[in-house]
Amino acid sequence: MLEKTYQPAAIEPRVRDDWEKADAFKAGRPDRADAEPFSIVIPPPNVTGSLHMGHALNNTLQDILCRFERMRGKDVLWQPGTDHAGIATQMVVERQMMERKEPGRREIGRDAFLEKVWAWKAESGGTIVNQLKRLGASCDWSRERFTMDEGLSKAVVKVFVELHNAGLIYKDKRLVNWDPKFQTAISDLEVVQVEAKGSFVWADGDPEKPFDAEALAKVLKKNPSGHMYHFRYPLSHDPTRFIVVATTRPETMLGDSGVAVHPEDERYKDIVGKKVRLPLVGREIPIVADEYSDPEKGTGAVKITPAHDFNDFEVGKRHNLAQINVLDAFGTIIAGPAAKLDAIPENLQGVDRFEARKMVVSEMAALGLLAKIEPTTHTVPHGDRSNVIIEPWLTDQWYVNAAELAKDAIAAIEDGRTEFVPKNWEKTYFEWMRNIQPWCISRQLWWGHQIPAWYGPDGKYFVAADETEAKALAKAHYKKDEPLTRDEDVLDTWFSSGLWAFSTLGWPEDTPELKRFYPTSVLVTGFDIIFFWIARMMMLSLYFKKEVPFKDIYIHALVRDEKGQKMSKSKGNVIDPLEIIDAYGADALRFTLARMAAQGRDIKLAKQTVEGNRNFATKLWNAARFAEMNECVRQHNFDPKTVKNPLNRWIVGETERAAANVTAGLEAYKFNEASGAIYDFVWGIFCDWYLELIKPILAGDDEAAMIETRATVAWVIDQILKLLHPFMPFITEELWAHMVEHGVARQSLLTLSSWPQPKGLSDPAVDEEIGWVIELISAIRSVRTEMNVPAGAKIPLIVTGSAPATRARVKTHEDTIMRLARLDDISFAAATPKGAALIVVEEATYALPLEGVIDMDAERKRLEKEIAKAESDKDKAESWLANESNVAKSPEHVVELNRERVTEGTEKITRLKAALKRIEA
RNA sequence: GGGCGCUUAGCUCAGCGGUAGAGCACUUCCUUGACAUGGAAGGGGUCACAGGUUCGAUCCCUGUAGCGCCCA
Repeated sequence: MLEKTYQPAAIEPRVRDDWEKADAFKAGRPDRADAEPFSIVIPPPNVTGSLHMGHALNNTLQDILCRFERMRGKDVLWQPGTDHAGIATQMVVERQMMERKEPGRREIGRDAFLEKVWAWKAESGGTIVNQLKRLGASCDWSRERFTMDEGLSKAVVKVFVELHNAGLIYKDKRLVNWDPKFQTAISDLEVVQVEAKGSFVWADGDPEKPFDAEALAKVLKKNPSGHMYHFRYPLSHDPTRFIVVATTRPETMLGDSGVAVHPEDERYKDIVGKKVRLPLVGREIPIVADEYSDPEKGTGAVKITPAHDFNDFEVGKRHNLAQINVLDAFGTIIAGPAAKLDAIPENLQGVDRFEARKMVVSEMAALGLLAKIEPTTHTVPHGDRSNVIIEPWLTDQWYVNAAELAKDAIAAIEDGRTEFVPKNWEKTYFEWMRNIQPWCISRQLWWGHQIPAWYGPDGKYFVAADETEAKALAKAHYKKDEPLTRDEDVLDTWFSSGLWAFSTLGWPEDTPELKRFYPTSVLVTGFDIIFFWIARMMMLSLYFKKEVPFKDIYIHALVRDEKGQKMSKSKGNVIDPLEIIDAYGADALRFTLARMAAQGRDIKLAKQTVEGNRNFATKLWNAARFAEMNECVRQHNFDPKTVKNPLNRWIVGETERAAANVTAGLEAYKFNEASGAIYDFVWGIFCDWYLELIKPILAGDDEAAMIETRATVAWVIDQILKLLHPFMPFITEELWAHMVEHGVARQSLLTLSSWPQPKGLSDPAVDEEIGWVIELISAIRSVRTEMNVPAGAKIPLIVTGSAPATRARVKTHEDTIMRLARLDDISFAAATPKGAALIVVEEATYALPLEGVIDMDAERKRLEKEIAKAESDKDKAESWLANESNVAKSPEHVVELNRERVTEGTEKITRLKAALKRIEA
């Protein structure tokens, strides 16, 4: 016997254990050798990560698809794994070392440090995998991969070498986003723009208000950004004349190598080609004409610092301006010989960038060259992990020619080899792909795939699969053995995750898995990694496999809190999926996410909603309990097509309709429709009506009907468990096992059973018949409440004006109607009795004699209201029909519908009016 | 500035050419033998606004307003 309430915490581990023991999720099961393959690669969570709501949604949707297709008989591979997350992991381990007061990574050296990272991974790297298991993810865990695995690393090296040899990977000196905290380059996508707005106002010229360096320092201590500083640069040929430039980063002026004005700007026409003398530094720099400077903005003149600004870099290139680097890797002003060469004032050398900012401003003010300071709103780039201000910095890095690889990746979406669902995301993809920049793939980290490039004594590099090959190349070049040193840098983590769709399947080996499961069926992910990951997988897969990595890309929403705010630790509005699982069960969480996963809208999640879906699980649990109490057990030869009783015939048809809706929803990635269909069926049809309608049969003495009904209930519950399994795997698997404790044994676990197939079970005549039963019961219940009949009171029903068919129906369903409408008798009469409440359903009138009880005034009002409603409906249909063009141009079924509304409405009004008349008589 | 999306019952959201739906909340009643994590019956919406297309628009088109996200 089932417990009275459903206890997810008690059953989930047990069910998970059953799946594991049966190897249920293993791809390539021998019994499915001839089955169609279905494959998904998991978006690899960061190995340092733990499950958040985004993962919960992402993996729930993948799991729904995998379980659905597995039950449809396919050979399913859901490929799991994690990525090594260069910066994040290195950060975690370094923090741990610091907490343990161990020597830092630079002190212990690269090899010792990497050993520590691997040790950390062995101990803590499995966290998220275990959390995914708690969610119920049906991955083939035996195939779990890690981007730093030997095989995947081999793939990385091969890709690097081949792309290099094809000229698609090269070394270049460009500006990168430099993270001074981690001392590495990061990608554009790892930079977040944070708005800064200052508050300090000052202008030269008011003797009452001298420049107050301390006040500025106080403001800048809170936020170093947010101000526009206007500097006067004296012209070389006439030091009494100045050109005023504005900047938000004063300290970069040390690296200025030009001033740009717009070529059309009349104010500056005479000085283009002349020079200014850079204050503090003394360097002479040219004034150039370039359209980059906006005459409308500020003074129309801009200082150009090619080594410290992306726009300036381009301007500098056009005018051949010097690239003067004034910062080191830590974001401090350079010192030593290089500083001397660039004439950096001594007092600024070695000073932190923000300290230097204040000093430069003060010194310019002291020289009378500071025109004004005004607060401004501008965005400042921050590292998404370090959270420090990023510096555009000039370095040597490795790049991928992404523009070239993007060509086919764009074409593959254009020609539909891969399709986005919903389709509009392809616009975002195209937008980025068509403007793609060279992809900087080197990172100044230790944790990651070390770049397979070796340098000779003269700095020439050799790219090869390993050191032996590199040595051979070097020997061929130098004509003798030369010592080589390997490039210290590692590759961007996304470089290896870009290979994920095929490297996890064994590439570069030509494995059976690769043949069978590539290209994968669908990628399920959030829009936030379209650029990071999807684009890169498309490019690299197409180049190396000559085939798209996946046929569909399903882009799902973001999970937000109940107010629509993005969940974040700093806001403190994070809902932890594991807490939700503890409180309501994994099934409730999954079902909630699925029901809210409508295409194109974010999910606002509230605990209350999860609670509602937990209640749904309880509802199902209790329906099963009811079945068990009534000995509704699975019958061997049960055929839903042969059931006789109208209620049973009706429910098998309804079941099939629900199955069709769930199937159609899942096939179209409409998770909300699929889950909504099964929810409505289970609660709204099966529990609310069918189980109630059959109670008289189960309690009655018609043995044959009882046997058939019990078997039908068992069959419908089996169908429900199947249809619900992809969404709520635990409770359904548990009930699947439990429901046969007294019946015919199962052939397999539910998760490996077969998906319901249509058999043509629905019958419009029986649907109409049961529809009538439901309508009649509902109508009687309504009147009872409105007439304040006590819920427990049983009253008689008298039927008048009924057609023979209706009388037959009343007889057939007498017990049911009496029970659900709480009647003690049903009789037929020629005329309705006095003092009764009257109900009109189709051609017949049903009287509830309530003499003495009934409030005639209330009854009159009730009938009048009903008449008014019926008349308004009829009038609408009539006036619609009166319009000739409506009738002429509308489809036949719409015209017919309105005609029916008129005839049925007319009849109903006649009967209701007759009822009213009786009361008044 | 460019792009994408949203605006439907008090709240959260479905629907998307043929007389508006769900869950939650609310009101009234019910511990009847699956379930009070429940049952029954209700109240509540000029589907943001303005034009247009159409026999017919919450749904399609255009514009306006407000909100959100992404990219510069």
